[in-house]
Amino acid sequence: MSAEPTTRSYHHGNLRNELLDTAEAQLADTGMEELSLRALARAIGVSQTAPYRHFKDKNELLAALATRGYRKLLEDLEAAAQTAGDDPDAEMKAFAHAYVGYAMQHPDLFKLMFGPTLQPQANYPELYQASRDTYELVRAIMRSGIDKGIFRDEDDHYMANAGWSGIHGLATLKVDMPQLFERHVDLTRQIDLEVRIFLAGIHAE
Amino acid sequence: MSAEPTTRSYHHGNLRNELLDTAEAQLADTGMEELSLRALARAIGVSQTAPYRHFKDKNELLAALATRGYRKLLEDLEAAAQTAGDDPDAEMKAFAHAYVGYAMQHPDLFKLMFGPTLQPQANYPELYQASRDTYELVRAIMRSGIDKGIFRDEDDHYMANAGWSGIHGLATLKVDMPQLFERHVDLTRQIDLEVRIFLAGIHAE
DNA sequence: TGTACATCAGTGAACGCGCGTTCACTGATGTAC
DNA sequence: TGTACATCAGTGAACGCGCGTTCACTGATGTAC
Repeated sequence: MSAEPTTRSYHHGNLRNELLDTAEAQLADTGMEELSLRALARAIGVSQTAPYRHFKDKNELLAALATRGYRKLLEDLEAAAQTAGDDPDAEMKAFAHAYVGYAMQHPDLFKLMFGPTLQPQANYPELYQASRDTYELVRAIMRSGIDKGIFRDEDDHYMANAGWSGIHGLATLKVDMPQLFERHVDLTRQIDLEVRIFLAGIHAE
Repeated sequence: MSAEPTTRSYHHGNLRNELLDTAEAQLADTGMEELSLRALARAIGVSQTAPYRHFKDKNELLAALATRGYRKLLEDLEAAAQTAGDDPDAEMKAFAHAYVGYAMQHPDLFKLMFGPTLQPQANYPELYQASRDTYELVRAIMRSGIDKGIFRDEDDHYMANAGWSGIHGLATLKVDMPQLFERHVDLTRQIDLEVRIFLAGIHAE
C-alpha cells in the first residue's frame, strides 16, 4: 500500500499514513472485530504506543479511516456519473453500479462508514464533512434523474431518499447477507432493473 | 419480560427464557458491544457459568435471540399484510411500514439479525429456517404487488428483490444513520412515496 | 410409600487472553543566534 | 559553521480491565422398583 522506506530510522516519517493503510488492509482481511491498535502497531513493526502520537485514541483512527472511505466513495460516484453524459437514465445506472460496487470491494469499510461505531459523526468534524459531501452528491444525482418526472418540487427530497434507499438497501443486503443474492441473481441485471423501476415510477402517473 | 418467581430456589426453572429476555433488553439498552454473558448472568442473579447449561457458547445465545427476532418480524409482517385486504397497494404500504417500524423498535436486534456476527447462518439451523421463512414472506408479498405488472415472469424474483431493497435500505439508513432522516423527513410520507414509486414503476411501460 | 440412583441445573474458583491506555523516558530533528 | 535548546516522534514497561470458557463440585429433581 505505501512505500516502505529501505532503512527504518528511529523516526518513521510516514507512520500516520501507514497506520491507515494497514488498518484498511486488516479491515479487509479480518474484519472489524479483529482490528486492534496493538495488532496494527505490530504489523508495522512499531511500538504499540506509537499510534498515540498520531491519533488521540482508537476511534479517532477509525474516524480517519471512514473519512478516507467517504472521499473515495465520492470520487467513484462522481467518476461514474461523468462517464454517463447527459442521459439521466444512464447516469443513474452508472451511479448505482458504482455505489454497490464500492460496497462489494470494501465491505468492512462500507460497514464502518455506515455503522454504529462512529455515531454520532458530529464528534469527528472531518468525517462529518466527508459524509455530508457524499450525501449531497447522492441527492444531486437523484435529482437529475427526477427532474424529468412529474412530481412537485417539494417531493424532490423524498424521491431522492427513495432512490438512494433502493441502492443502499441492495448494497447492504449484498454485503451483510451474501447468501441471499449470491446464488441465482445476476447483480448487473438486478441493479439495472431497480433503476429502471425507479425511473419508470418517477415518470409515470 | 418474564414472570419472576417469588422464591428463587437452587434451580431457576426458566433460565433459558430469562436469559433471552434479558439479553434482548440489554441489547436495546446498551447495544451489541456491551452485551456479555457475564453481565447477563449478573443481571439475572445467577452464576456466570449457569448460561452454559443452556447455550453452548455466546454465539449460540445470540443465534437464539436472532431466531426469535425473525419470528417476531415474520408475525408483524404477516399481521400487517392481512389487515390490508386484497388491495396490493395497501398491502405493500402496510408491509413496508411494518418492516421499517420493526427496525425502529428493535434497532440493535435488527442489526444482529442482518449483521455479520451470525454469518454464515448455516451454522445455526433454527436461525437459518426462521430467516428463510421471513424472506419467503417478503418475496410473496412483493409478488402479490407485482402480479399486476407487465414484466415477464422470470423477472419476478428480481422485482421482489428490488422492492425489498428499497424497504430494507430505508430501514437500515434510519437505524444506522438516524441523523440523515430525523430532521425534516416525515417517515410515513417517505415510505408511502417509496411504495408508490415502486408500484408505478412496476405497472408502467 | 420409601429408597437408590441417575440426571439435571446450578455454583465458585480459576485460567489465560488481548486489549486500550498511561507513564516516564529518549533518540532524532529543526531552528535561532 | 557551530552550538543550545525546544519540539517532535518514537520506546518499553506496566496498569487494570472484563471477557469467554473450563473444571471439579453439589444441591435438587425425577424415576424404577
